[in-house]
Amino acid sequence: MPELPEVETVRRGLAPVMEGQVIAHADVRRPDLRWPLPADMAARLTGARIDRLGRRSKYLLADLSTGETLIVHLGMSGRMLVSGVRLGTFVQDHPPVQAHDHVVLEMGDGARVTFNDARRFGAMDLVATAALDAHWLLRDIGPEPLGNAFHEDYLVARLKGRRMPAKAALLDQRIVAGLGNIYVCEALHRAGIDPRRQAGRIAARRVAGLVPVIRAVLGEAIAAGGSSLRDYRQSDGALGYFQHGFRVYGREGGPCPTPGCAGTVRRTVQSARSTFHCPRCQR
DNA sequence: ATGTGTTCCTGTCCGC
DNA sequence: TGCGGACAGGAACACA
Repeated sequence: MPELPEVETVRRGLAPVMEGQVIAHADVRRPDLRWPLPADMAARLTGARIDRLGRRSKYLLADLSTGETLIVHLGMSGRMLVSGVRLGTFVQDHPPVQAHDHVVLEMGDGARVTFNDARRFGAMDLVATAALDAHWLLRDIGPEPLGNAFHEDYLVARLKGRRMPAKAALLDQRIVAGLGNIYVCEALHRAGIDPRRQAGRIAARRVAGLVPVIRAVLGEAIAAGGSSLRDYRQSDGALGYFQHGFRVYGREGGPCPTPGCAGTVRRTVQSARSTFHCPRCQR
């Protein structure tokens, strides 16, 4: 899936199309994604104005004038495709409905946002905005990595005594929100920490060092418009650039990019997922 | 409580 | 060109 930077990029692309618009028509083309969709979702969306498009972790959150919030998770392969946008006097066409177009939102101005998700690991739900934080998908999620609640003392405290590998700890959304396989690999490489090392056995100084590194990796990726792999595209269809910024992810056998390090990037498997790291400079 | 492995689903790519 | 298997950005769930 898109990780936090990709979701934020999608949010920024969608906001001008969706914010302030009324959903003139909602078409829910199947009853479920990863979980069942609310049976009356189309009816509850139709006629609602989107007041604000926000993000929490990897979730897009559309606050509606009806007092509800539409929660959207892109899973591994979810995309939000935009069409029918007016560019001066030119109006972009709507493409024909394609495979895996599951939810279609027609905006009052003629623009269309289509949720397409081949693997269907994505999710949507509608919940009262006042109860959003208590929603089961959101309530246990840890602090935003770019927010003030994520700081050195917090991370040191959360990793203390943990026997799980550093990789697994950073992937745990309860500890810190929004990181996925790619950015965990990148952050651990920049911090010089072996992904297999037990989280509770990393010196506090080095754990603290992860905080600015995580912020930097995510910040750079957002600034570059996210990365773009396989299914993922920015909302406007353009490719993200951060994929060119990966230092270890997907670079098995390549030279370690750390200055002065003569190591070679290795791929290992942790809990059935690929990990990329340099055994020479990550300890 | 904590940690690990499995599972959901489809598409793509690589080797033969 | 076809076919089988590995693999893909997530994360809930079952189980030790």
